[in-house]
Amino acid sequence: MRPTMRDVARRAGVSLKTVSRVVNGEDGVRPDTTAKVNAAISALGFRRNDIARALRGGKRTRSLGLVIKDVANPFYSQIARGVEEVARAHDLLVISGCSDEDPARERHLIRSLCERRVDGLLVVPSGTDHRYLIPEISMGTPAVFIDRPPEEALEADVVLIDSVGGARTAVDHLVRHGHRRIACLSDLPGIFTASERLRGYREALGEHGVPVDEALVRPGRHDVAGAESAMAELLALDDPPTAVFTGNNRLTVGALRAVQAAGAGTALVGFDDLELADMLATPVTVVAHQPVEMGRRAAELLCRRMAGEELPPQRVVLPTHLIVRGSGELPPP
Amino acid sequence: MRPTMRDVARRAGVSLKTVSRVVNGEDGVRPDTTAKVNAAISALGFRRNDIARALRGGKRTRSLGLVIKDVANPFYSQIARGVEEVARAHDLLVISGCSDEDPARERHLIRSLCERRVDGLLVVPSGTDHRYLIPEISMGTPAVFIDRPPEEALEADVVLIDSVGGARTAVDHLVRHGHRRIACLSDLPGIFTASERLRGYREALGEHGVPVDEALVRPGRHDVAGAESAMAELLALDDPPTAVFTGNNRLTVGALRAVQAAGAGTALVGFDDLELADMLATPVTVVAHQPVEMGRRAAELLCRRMAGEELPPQRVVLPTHLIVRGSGELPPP
DNA sequence: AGATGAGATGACAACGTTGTCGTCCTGAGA
DNA sequence: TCTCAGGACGACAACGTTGTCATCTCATCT
Repeated sequence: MRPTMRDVARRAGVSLKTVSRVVNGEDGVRPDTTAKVNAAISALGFRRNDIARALRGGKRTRSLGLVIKDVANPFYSQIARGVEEVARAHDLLVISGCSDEDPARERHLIRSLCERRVDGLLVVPSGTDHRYLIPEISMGTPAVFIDRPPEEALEADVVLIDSVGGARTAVDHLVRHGHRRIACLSDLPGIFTASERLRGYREALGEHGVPVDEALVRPGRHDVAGAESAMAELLALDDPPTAVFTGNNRLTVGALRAVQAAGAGTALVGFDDLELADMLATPVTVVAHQPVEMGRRAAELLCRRMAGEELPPQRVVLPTHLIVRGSGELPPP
Repeated sequence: MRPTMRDVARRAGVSLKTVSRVVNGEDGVRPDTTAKVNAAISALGFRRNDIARALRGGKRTRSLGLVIKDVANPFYSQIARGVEEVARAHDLLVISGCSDEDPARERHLIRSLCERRVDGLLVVPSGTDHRYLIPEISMGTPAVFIDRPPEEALEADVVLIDSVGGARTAVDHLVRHGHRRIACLSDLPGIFTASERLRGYREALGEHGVPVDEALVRPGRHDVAGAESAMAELLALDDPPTAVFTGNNRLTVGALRAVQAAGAGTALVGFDDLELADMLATPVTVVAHQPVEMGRRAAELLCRRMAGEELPPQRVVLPTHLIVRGSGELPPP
């Protein structure tokens, strides 16, 4: 159905190779020949077959693979946006997929991407063991990890957010506003950022000499509904928390819903900024960061690797900043 | 660097073709041979080269192209999510790119996708002329349009939202709550959904015998900042509107900001739902719809086309529904 | 006129895989 | 023992492109 260079050549009355030269803008073709070839190309609607091109060239497919958790989550879609910007600048295409935090799905995706010979991989890793990537990397498909590091054994670049620092800032802020009973909602403990933020929470409390009440720590919540019910339970305690730190945007939304439903005046600081956070009845204080920039930085690192640059594995940690809006400054009752 | 089937064959002491058989699970290979080949495969870390496979097979690359406006916008990222779900079910990979509403960028993207021989295209079209897609479609790369139809001349499937109906519902709702001076913020007039929603606005006013005050109609706003300043201008009029209909999620956010900044009690109904819309000081009444479902339906249509099904061009129009939350029910002063 | 060289063009192989077809071997049946 | 069928496996071509090298055509110079 689709014409090949051979068809174009036949129609233009030249050889296959001459068509190739014209298509690739090589010189050494007479203007009139070029014109004949171009006429044939547009008459037939020829499009160079990049599949064959990549095969013959033996090397670059000019594409990179991106594995995130869920593109519908603004955090990840912003990462994707940053990646896309850099890809565009380098004339690369992005093949992306969602792991939904399922290691098997992630592995299947990465396998498919490698089979398609993407030039590089950007991964927000889900499982705990990514050693299966070692052969891929050593065989020339570089990988950069985003938001979570791989295992020690795996030498690869990684771009992170300062989760511990951000969490400490959040909890410190709440303590300074007079809170002692501060709850923490966090994601599944297997997720690096979740455990790091929980660690930051504990560290900040420790620094202020506030004992951690384990009844107020609710890990393992990974969606809005889970966070909402956990927060509702916390508010129903005999001695409920006066403040809460939420470990990501999903959990913040869930907690906000529960607090509002209970009509409670619980103080809240959330990790990740939210659109409209400043417009709620009580504007939401958050630990903000730069997800788009994280995608950009990761993609740029990857491009350098793809260009063959040899560096020791890089570890980029992007800063967070507290945005004070109101919910984090509510006093204890 | 990466081993080929030939390398595996050499190592296993069999022929290339036998490796191919094992890799593809064909029968007619003795168990002990299969074992030898599999051993060689894992020893070498062999991954079948899908580039070569697609070239040789001559047909399917098992990938589809997705062109949206901006993956960081929740509306489009939800569409992408729906597409990804269907792609996953069909074992397809998604190559996506953002046009940023730039026809040249869109065309470049689509050209690249066709050169990579994606099996099908999903496009939220940006420009006005998509006839350049006709040869691609007729040469076997089916296309399905999302959110906006292509020109008349282009026979292709399209999945839309009932923009006119949704806008009419919104404006009708405002009129029924006593408003007569109802403003409208809408996107660039060249965008199908923008003009459709503006049309719905005019129709609804007309039905109620309310004359359209062109001073209250502000088209051509395409981001939060533009909407915010337009809304601020409207509020500064001698005879400001008592209500506003906003044509998409960006414009709703901008208008909300301006209304809140001015401390105005302007009623508002927005097209597109927003996360946290129910939790604002004045919860936001919206015309909601199903972007994820739109992505799914489009991808499913595309898969049917890719499977070779011949149907007349389909036009799917997904319904909207009004979610009453408060901002749309504010009375005029 | 013949040699020379530059510029234009073409023939051919190769990238890694799979479809087609041919060959070889084994065991069953005559 | 010979034939034959069928299973197991291999040789070869082809997919569409590009790198390498060869060839061909003139215009120029001696």
